[in-house]
Amino acid sequence: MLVADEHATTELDPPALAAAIAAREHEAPEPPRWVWSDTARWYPDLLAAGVRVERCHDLRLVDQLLAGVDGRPTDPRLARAVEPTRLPLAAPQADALFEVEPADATPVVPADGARDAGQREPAPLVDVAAAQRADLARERGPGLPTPRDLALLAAAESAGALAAVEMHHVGLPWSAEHHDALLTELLGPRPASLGARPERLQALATEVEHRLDAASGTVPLDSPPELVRALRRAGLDVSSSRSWELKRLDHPAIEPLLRYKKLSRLLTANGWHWLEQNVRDGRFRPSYVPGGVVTGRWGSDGGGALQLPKLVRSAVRADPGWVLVVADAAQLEPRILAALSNDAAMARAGAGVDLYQGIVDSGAVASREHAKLGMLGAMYGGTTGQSARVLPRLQRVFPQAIRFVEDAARAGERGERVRTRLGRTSPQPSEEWHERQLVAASDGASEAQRAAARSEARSWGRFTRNFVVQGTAAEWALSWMAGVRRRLWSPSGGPLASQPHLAYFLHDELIVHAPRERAGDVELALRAAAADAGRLLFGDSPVGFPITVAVVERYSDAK
DNA sequence: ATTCAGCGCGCC
DNA sequence: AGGGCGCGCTGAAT
Repeated sequence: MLVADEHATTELDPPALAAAIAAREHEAPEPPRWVWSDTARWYPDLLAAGVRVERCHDLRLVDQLLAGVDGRPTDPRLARAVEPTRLPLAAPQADALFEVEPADATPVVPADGARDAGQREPAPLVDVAAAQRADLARERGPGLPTPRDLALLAAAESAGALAAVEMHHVGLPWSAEHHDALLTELLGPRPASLGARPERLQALATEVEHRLDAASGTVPLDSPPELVRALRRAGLDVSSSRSWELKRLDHPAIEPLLRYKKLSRLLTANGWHWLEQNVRDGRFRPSYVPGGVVTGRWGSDGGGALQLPKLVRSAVRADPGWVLVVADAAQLEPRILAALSNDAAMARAGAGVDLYQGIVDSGAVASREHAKLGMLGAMYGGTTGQSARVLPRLQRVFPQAIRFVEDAARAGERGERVRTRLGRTSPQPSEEWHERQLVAASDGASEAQRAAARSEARSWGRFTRNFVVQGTAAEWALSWMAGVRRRLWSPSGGPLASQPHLAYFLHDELIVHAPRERAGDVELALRAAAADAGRLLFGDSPVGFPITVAVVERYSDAK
């Protein structure tokens, strides 16, 4: 293992680090768990050097996690701003979940060529690692996360970080040629001059102007506030230019306007410019940010990896002789809710592959659409429309599940924190939030203050309501992905890109890029890992987590 | 000239 | 007015 702190003069260049890690990566019975400050900082160079790491412990991600659990600030020693340029720490730990005290507790094991560095005073990050180990092992008491669950979450989070770097490294196969053809078909040829409208878009703009009896070039289609004013001048009663609001209007200009907005969106978000910026050598390399969202979901950083419109997915094409194995967890969030709440009736409704259809068959609601709307409303805190109308029926049939989300909402409204299955903890509402709640509850509060505070409390309640479900779904997805990743990799299979590998992740969906003859293995791996994830989170709960799997050449051909 | 909030919409 | 995001654009603020 290798240590260099800010005083050390020995610098491990990426090749030396890669060699040191590669030498120990295939140890039996289990490969080491490398401990380092930041997977995103160190792993790309290793992959570039051809070294694939099986397991790691990401100090920054776990610190972020534990800080949330214990309501303390994150460790400043792990702030990105102070990231040393030299290797901070890479300690192999043999214990699977990082909570077992190793025989040799000192995490300093000099590797060849790094003895000088290793024998120095331990770097601060070694202390961070030791503190984290103790933190993970701490019994927090009833109702609080257990060492087992937090260790599992730390491992899943870290595995996700590895997968994220690997997916960026390998990339999603993307045909720029087909993307361009798609754009040309929908928008017209790419304009020669920057900023000019493609001809199909211009034709729609002209049509809108014509139908509004406006002069050419006078309707500002790309500026929402001005567009609203223009529409109002034309006698249309609109308060915004949102599509769903425009859809309600009966006016000949609306149809081309909506088509314009749709295509304009395609052009600006995923048009030629995006293609040039984000697709190289037949690959789109998603930039994921593990732990980037409070709920534990991943975020993305440039490229919009988590917002790929369905419209452009036909450009995602497997290499010749290869396929995309596209897997999707079926109705993940309601299933998560059923398992979290131990709702036996909902578990029965989910016995088949389609939980929403199961709800219909239970007699709770009349249609699959109602079941879906109602469940989404229950998990998001919807209070109006169709979803609110269906809710009472769901409540009668699935009282335990509905009570679970209601409890989470009430806790949030009181300013309490809530937790996911593995212990990720929601943030505390701001000081100001608490302050306004207190003021509103006092005698001198105005009616307006009370109403505002009530609304704010409800809003936070909707957040905590959703947090438990979305956050636990994220945990399931991480566990799933980690299991798939572990099953796919073979040390004898050559470089990552030459064997079946994860290529894309989207909250409850995975794409594996694989040689066609391996598609069967991959499907088995995906299904086995999904079953494992359910057991890891919920033990012997009757709730299943079926996935749909499609073996396709184009992403758009899945489901 | 640059930064920022709000809008609108893409994904789950 | 239902939760979580990212991103490009606009127009106002700096």
